[in-house]
Amino acid sequence: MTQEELFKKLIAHSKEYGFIFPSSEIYDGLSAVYDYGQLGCELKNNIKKYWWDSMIKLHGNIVGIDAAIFMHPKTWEASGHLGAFNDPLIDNKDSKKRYRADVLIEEWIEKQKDKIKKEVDKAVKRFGDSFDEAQFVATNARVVELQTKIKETEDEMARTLGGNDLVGVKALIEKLEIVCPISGTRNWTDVRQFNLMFETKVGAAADGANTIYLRPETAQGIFVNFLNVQKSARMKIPFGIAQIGKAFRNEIVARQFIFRMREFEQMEMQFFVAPGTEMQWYEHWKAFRMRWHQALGFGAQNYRFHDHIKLAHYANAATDIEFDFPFGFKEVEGIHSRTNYDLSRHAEFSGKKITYFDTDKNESYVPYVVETSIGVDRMVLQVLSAAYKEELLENGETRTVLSIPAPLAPVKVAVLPLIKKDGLPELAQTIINSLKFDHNVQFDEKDSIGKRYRRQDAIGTPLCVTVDHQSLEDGTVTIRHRDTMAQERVAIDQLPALVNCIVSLNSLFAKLV
RNA sequence: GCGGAAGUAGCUCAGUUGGUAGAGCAUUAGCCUUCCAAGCUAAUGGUCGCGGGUUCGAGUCUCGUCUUCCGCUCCA
Repeated sequence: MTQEELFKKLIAHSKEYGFIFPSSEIYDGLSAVYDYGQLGCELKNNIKKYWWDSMIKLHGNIVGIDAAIFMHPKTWEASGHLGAFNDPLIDNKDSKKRYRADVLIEEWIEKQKDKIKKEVDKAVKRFGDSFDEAQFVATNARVVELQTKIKETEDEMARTLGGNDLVGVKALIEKLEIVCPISGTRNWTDVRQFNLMFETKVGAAADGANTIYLRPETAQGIFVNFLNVQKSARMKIPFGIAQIGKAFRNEIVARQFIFRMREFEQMEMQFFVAPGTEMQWYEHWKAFRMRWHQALGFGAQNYRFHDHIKLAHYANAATDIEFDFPFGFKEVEGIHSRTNYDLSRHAEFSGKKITYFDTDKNESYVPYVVETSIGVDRMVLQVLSAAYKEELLENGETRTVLSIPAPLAPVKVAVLPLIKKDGLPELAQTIINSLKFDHNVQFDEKDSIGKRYRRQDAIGTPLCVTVDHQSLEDGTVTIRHRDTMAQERVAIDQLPALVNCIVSLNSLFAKLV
């Protein structure tokens, strides 16, 4: 089976068993948007808990927040997200060249102004010799006509661009008969805005509603709260602020299942450090984050660092942790040394002082930031791709099994009466009652026992507890392990401790400290 | 954005020169009782992606459109 076939099967499996559905599927779906089903949601929650607790519980100097998705629009001016990405673009279909629509119109206006200048120059030159009233009137009329056209165009440009009326912008370009400087044709595409931020309006339209944005990253919610958290929690540098939340990017090309979605979830931690110490913390978090991934046991060979050579404007070091997905090594997480860029910019744009007084150094400074930022959805995909297997059994049959690490598995235990009479279902229910406060437990009495095992394998349940007639006599059950299919007989009253030992996140945390 | 392919039941698919939409699995209800899936009986489930057109009649022919997948391009 090729990697491509495996990926297709994984997508089908995810849908069939209730992990991930295409969004709004009854309306033919919405491109690059997906919903998490009953099992996907559990898996995702478990991943988030693994991450959150590994940050908050294991580190005395990291606290978590949950900032709003809506933020003051100035946030995005300060962060640099508004600006270069905000231009209306238009392509010429013949030359295949892309232009800024507003620049094309402005160039046209400049040309008209040149025409006026030429007319006037010509008139001045001519009337210096002999004044002709008829020619003067004609020249004047041409100039006034051009000026009127310029004024109309400027008004129309301001109206369409200001109101984000892209159809209007294109209509204007067509009306002005602007041609491509290279191909010389007027074969234009529609005007498109390649802004990665989604816009919406706050307030009633009649009152002059303001444009606000769905955040394209969660980080800014932490930066703008830096002083709130530092002061209210009495945090001393170095310290971190963690957050899990949705972010939104209007990607032009969004593909590969849940790898690149327009709405996605990030887990990120901004670690604030003294200037000059950022590189050592950068190395520290690189190592810690890699340990976090590898603790899941998918194999070290499936991970690698990809150090950035070309850095973003705010960073002085950056690396990605890449995982070997069915479609190749791709970024799951980024670790960036963001310098003091963000806090400085917010200080500048807000006019507030954002500094930290370091009592050890006895000086005040703008902290440097080391960021770890991981995509929850990519993490879900990592777990599913690593876990999905089709095994050939000794009897020649194949079984589909999701070897999800037990602490992340959506369902921890299935309790199965061997047959559905003689009081076996009732005993199974008693066992479920002893486990359900702590774990997600399923009951299943339909079909043969082998079939029920396979059903649980397909959704990644690590443990099956089977109740048989012997259970009624001596109070023992068999416990069957997903990956090895091995069975052992244990006392019912030992089950809670045994299950807890296998499915607890603690086994993962132990590898991190 | 360009090119290619696909879309029929929850899933995998069949559907003849255009003539009343099928199978297996799944699901549900019984029966049976067996520690590694497909025992018996019955039931449920489809405006054939959507919208026009041709035709007495369209899953089938035709045009458009949407969605998904693959490749290229673009973006980071």
